[in-house]
Amino acid sequence: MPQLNGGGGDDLGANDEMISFKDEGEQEEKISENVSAERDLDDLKSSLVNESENNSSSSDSEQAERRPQPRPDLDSYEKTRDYFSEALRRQQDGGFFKSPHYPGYPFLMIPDLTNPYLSNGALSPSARTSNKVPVVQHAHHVHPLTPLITYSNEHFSPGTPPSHLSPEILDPKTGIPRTPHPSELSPYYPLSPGAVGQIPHPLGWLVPQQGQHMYSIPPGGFRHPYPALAMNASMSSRFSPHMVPHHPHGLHQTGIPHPAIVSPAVKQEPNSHDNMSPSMHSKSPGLAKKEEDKKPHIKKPLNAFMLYMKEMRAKVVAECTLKESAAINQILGRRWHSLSREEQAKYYELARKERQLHSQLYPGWSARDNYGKRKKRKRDNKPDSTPEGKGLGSICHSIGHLFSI
DNA sequence: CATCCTTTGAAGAGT
DNA sequence: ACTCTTCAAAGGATG
Repeated sequence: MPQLNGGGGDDLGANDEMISFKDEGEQEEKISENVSAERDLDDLKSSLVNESENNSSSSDSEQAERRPQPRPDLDSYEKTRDYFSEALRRQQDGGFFKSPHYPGYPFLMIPDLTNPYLSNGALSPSARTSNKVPVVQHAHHVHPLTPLITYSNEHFSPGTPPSHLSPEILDPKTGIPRTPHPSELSPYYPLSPGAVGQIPHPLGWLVPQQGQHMYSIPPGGFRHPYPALAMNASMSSRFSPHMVPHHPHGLHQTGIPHPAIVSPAVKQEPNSHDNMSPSMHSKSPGLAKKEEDKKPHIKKPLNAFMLYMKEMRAKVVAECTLKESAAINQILGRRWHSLSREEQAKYYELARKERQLHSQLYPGWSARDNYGKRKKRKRDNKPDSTPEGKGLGSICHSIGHLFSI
């Protein structure tokens, strides 16, 4: 069941969030920073090489550090780097996680004044309805158009130990030790009804002054109206009117269309009038089908790893001078595992925001809507695809020469 | 030109 | 309840 009613229980929370890949070696910390790119990449390289023999990534606990400093020649990367990346970086620099009150769960929620979308919290008290959260209001760095979501700190209180601190489990696929995620995360996002209209997109696309978008925007932008913001009944009933700006053209309140919307001009035929939420279609088959074709393609919200990839890809590409996404993704996958819990937490958090916002924007949307939209790719289990062809071996080979170690 | 590759995670579908 | 499948991004490779 699609999340929608955050109200109920487990809204968008990923029950699987916060995976702990690095058991005990966690604290090896990054502050020491600059575990240089070479080190990092070297680790990656070696792990890639070793992967086939042992997935248990024990070595992962070693490298913990991700980011080498940006190289001067990364201007192109800098250029394309979106606001999201910047925000994340600032979080780190700003010590967002530096002093976790809650050791096991240093988690997010601690607003950072420098973070454009974690700060500025300020939902009016009235907007905060039942949902707890002492929201910190930050006067500065508050973009007028990006007020904040309220989060609950409750769950991060020392009184509620994160479940992921429990014994780890092995990922069946990778053999990498994992720890269950706190399922109680979900309720953290009690968006008060009135707050919905104020939801800032957690990511860059929403920040006009940056001119960067989290998602690639089709040429011509998202001019097409999309269902959710066209104010369907469910929204208007849930949101207080004054909080819900009307955007006749389907733009976000900032005037920036949500990136999840793919303009029909791009993916599907253009449409002229309103769209109902997918679940509202109950017309004759033929008609429904046509309507379906007309509907703009609403993409799935990005998950934590996708967000991470989006941010880091350019970096990896720059470092590796490698462009092949498959290879890049492998590297990123390894890096992802090498991230500390705190670092991953940031992305899980962003992903959750993303999902939440997505569900607010497209109340009727379901992942099912996109099923079959792509060509079925049937790669039967990849297990045997290792040695030959484009297996890990070739990947390693392809990136091997890039790491001069 | 369309699809594959490759990754993780979320969610729907199927058993 | 559990497992399997699909789709999110991305860009070179491939048929």
